[in-house]
Parts: sequence; structure tokens; C-alpha cells
Amino acid sequence: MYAPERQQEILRLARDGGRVDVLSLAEEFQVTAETIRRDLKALDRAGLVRRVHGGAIPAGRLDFEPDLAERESTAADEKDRVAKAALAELPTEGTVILDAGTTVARFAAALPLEASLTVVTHSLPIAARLADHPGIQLHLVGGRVRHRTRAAVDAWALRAYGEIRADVLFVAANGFSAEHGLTTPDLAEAAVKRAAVAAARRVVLLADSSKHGQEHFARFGDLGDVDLLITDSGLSPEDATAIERGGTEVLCV
Amino acid sequence: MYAPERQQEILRLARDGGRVDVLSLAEEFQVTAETIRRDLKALDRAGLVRRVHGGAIPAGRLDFEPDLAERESTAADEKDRVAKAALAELPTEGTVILDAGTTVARFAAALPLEASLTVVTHSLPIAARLADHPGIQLHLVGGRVRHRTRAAVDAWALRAYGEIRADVLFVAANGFSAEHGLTTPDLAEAAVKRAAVAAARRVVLLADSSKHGQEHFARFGDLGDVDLLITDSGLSPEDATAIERGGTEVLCV
DNA sequence: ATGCCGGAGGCCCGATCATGCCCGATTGAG
DNA sequence: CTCAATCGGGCATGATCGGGCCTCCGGCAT
Repeated sequence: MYAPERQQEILRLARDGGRVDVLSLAEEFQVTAETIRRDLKALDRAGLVRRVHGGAIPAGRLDFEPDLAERESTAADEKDRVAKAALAELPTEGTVILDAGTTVARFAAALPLEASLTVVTHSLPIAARLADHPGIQLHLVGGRVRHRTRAAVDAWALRAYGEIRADVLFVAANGFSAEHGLTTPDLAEAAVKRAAVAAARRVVLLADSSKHGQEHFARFGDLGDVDLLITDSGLSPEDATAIERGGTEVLCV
Repeated sequence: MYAPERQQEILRLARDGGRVDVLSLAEEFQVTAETIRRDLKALDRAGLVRRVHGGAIPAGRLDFEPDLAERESTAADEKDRVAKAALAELPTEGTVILDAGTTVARFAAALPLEASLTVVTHSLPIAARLADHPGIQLHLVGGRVRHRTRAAVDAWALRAYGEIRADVLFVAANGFSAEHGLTTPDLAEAAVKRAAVAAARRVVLLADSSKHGQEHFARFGDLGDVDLLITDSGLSPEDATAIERGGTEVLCV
């Protein structure tokens, strides 16, 4: 096992368990404690973990590992299936916009290594994940970064999306329904989503079925703006047909 | 079998298995390890795999940046000291711009948790690190993301810096000297650095002494543009006084 | 035909890297 | 305050790296 692999795995363990300790890691990887210390030092220098006596705790996580709160609320499985299914909607070449959100982040992580695309995103975790993808030309949308979602919002973001035109947008929503449209808790974020919707020729909504019927503070569009909704089988067939009557294709996985 | 064929096949193996190692490949293709190393180097330069000791890992699989986690190797200690020293130059409140680069990244990681600042950066790793810093209002500068440095460049970035005015810029350079000024290997990146310099009232250059005297392809300013140079004691006193004659304060740590 | 040229691959050796081991310094839990 | 656990710097070692140099071979112009 190569050192970077081990470090990557240590990082995963740290994020998973909230903490790691030198001795267990040494046993786990069958190396001496010195080596683990060196690994932790490297990860510490990279700012990915914070070193403490006897081990380390994760810091400034820059990827989308499900954090504690989110893991409880699960739907992780559904999100994964939705993300996988969305891969079929990728154009073989062209430009896609990726919205912020855990489902879209999973989608980004699942992009095949041999894909060749231009990707635009205002999500920091997604950008970090795709930055060294060999086939992807990544364009980052700037703006004020919201702590909670790690997504860029406000003037710079809005203007950037106003200047581009993409083939497909993969968008997330905290709530969706035929009556209340697409909603999310934050106004600034809603504005960016609206701008992204306007910048794309085709809109694909990724949302597990628990989002259906929910409504949040800020509305950024109608279901009619969505060309394809990918969700899980938790959406009742009646609801699905109701949505399809609005002109939105529905795919339950 | 021709070299490009072999490399293609190596890439396939790497993506399939998640990793490859030099010796097995050498046996597999009936060539010497040197030839495999050359192949891996070529693939690495093309950004398709990431070279590790003993083998390679396909690019896009690691979600952290091994080059940022660089081990004891390249002047890591000096960089740390420089970064620490730079903390003294932080305003107690106001706006700072952080350039891309490992030294600046260390600096960002060292920002005290109780700091209360507005930070602007076009570096993806630095943004990721600061995104959950409670006291920091983070503004991300967008643009095309360069694979090597994970920094945003081009039109969006240039325009963003043209619109702001910050108290202090912490900037890095691949080479600096009184004669050749501040240089870096990439033109696009140099343009962004120049824009950042123009956007700041005070410019602090963070560069370990090994950068002194080096000159790279793209020049983005003179040493005279720099108000304060923070470097390590590897800079000779004569060089330091020479630089100070140009109006740049020099701090060796 | 012949000789030049350039790229690919092999060979060699000093430099570098990853890891393990040792030991004095530091830390933190009781 | 004490002491065992932990840390980290120094050193050793074997594997790996990479640059310089050589050979082979196919293309090409003379």
C-alpha cells in the first residue's frame, strides 16, 4: 500500500469516526507508529486533520463525506441510486452545470474517469472533487461562500451564470412539488439556482422522494422548469403521473 | 508494442485496479522498470495519473492533494516558519486576499480560530480550508481552474479582482529577484497575481529563500511592488539589504 | 547503397524516499 | 506532582528514482 493511499484511508477513517489514534492505525495498516505519525503530520500540514496527542481529529473537511447530522437523516442509499441513474443523462461532450448539494456531490464523485466534459459549478466540495479529474475542464463560479452549504452565492455567482449557456444542469432542491415548485431554505442560494436554471438548455432535478411535498422559504422555480426528475421509488405512482402531466419526465430508481 | 499503446494500456489498468506498480508493469509488458517509469512520467505530465513512490494512482481518485501534503521534502520547515511569521501581518479586521500556493496554504491553515476577517481567494484548496472557519467571511474568486495549482484563472478571476480593494495581499511567487522581479511559470496565473497585486493596498510576499534568484516564464511584477518580503534565513544579508534598498522591507525568519 | 539522425529502450550510479529503530524530550492523566 | 505514554529528531537501510550515456532501429536524404 502506498503512502498516499494510506493517508487517504486514514483521512476517511478520521472523518468517519470523528477521530483516529496512532496505535490503532499502526495495527490496522501493519506499519509502525512512526509511519502513522508521519502520515498524520502530512495530513496536518495539508490542513485536513488536526493533530492531537495520541491521534488526530478531522478538520476543514473539503469533501462531501456525509457529516453526522446528515447521516442520521439517511436516504444515503436513495441518493446514491439517484446519482448513479443521473449518469445516463450526461452528454458525451459539452457543458454541464452542477448545483450544490450532497446528491449532486455523489453524482460528481461517480463521474467516470474517462468522461470528457466542461463542468461549471458554484459548489466548493464539488469543485474540489473534480479539480484533478483528467477529462474535465472545470470552471468555478465565484461569490460569497455560505458556511453551511459551501456554495458560492451573490453578485459574482449570479453574473457568472448570466454569461454562460450549458447543455444540462443537474440541480438539487430541498423541496419540490407541483403546487409549491422548487424550494430551498436560503434566498441567496435560491437566486443562484434560478440563474443556473436559466443558463441551461435542459434541467435535471436530482431529489430523493423525501423532498417531495416539502416546501421551504425560498422558491426558485416551478416543476415545469424541470425537464427530468430523477428520484427514488418512494414517490407514489400517482404523484409521479401528476408531475408528468406538468410536462416533466419522471424517473424513479 | 509501441509506447503510446503501452501507456494507454497502463492507464486502463490503473483506472481498472485503482493503482499500478512499476515492477508488475515491467513484467507485464516485458520491458525494464525505467521504461515504465518513463511511461508513468508521461501519463503524470498529462495529468492522467498521479505518480507515487513505487507506482501510480489514476488521477481523480484521491480527494486530497498529495502535493499539498508534501512530506519533509521541499523546504517544508522554512515554509512553515514563513507562514507563521506572516500571521503578524494580519490586520485585526478588514479584508485580505490570499494567493494560491503551498506557503500561503500553510498560512491559511494557521489562521487563528478567533480571527475575524473577510478573505478573498482564487485558490480552491485554500477556500476549502477556510470555508468552515467561523470568523471568516469567505469570497471565492471564480474562473477556469488549472489542474496543477487548483487555482482559478482567466476572465472571471481578473474581473473579480478588478472590482475589489483589499487591505493586504499575501502573495507567493515561484521566483523573485531584484533584477527579474516576480515570476511564475504560467501566464494565466501571472495575470491573476498581477490583478491581485493591483487590488491590495499592501503586498506581502511569502517565499522561502530557494525562490530567490529564480526566474520563470511569466513575470507579474517587480520587487518594488512588494511592501514586505517574508523569507527564511537562507537569504544572504547582502541580498536582503539589496532588496531593502528597493523599498521592500525584508523579514528573515 | 550508405551514412546521418532522432526516438525508444536499456544500463548504470548517485540521490532520494519510505520506513523502521533508538532515545531524550514533552505531554497529559491521575 | 509523577510517571507512563507519546512525540519527534537523528540515523540506518533497502527500495525506488532519475539523469546521463549507449545501443538499436527505422526513416530519409545524399
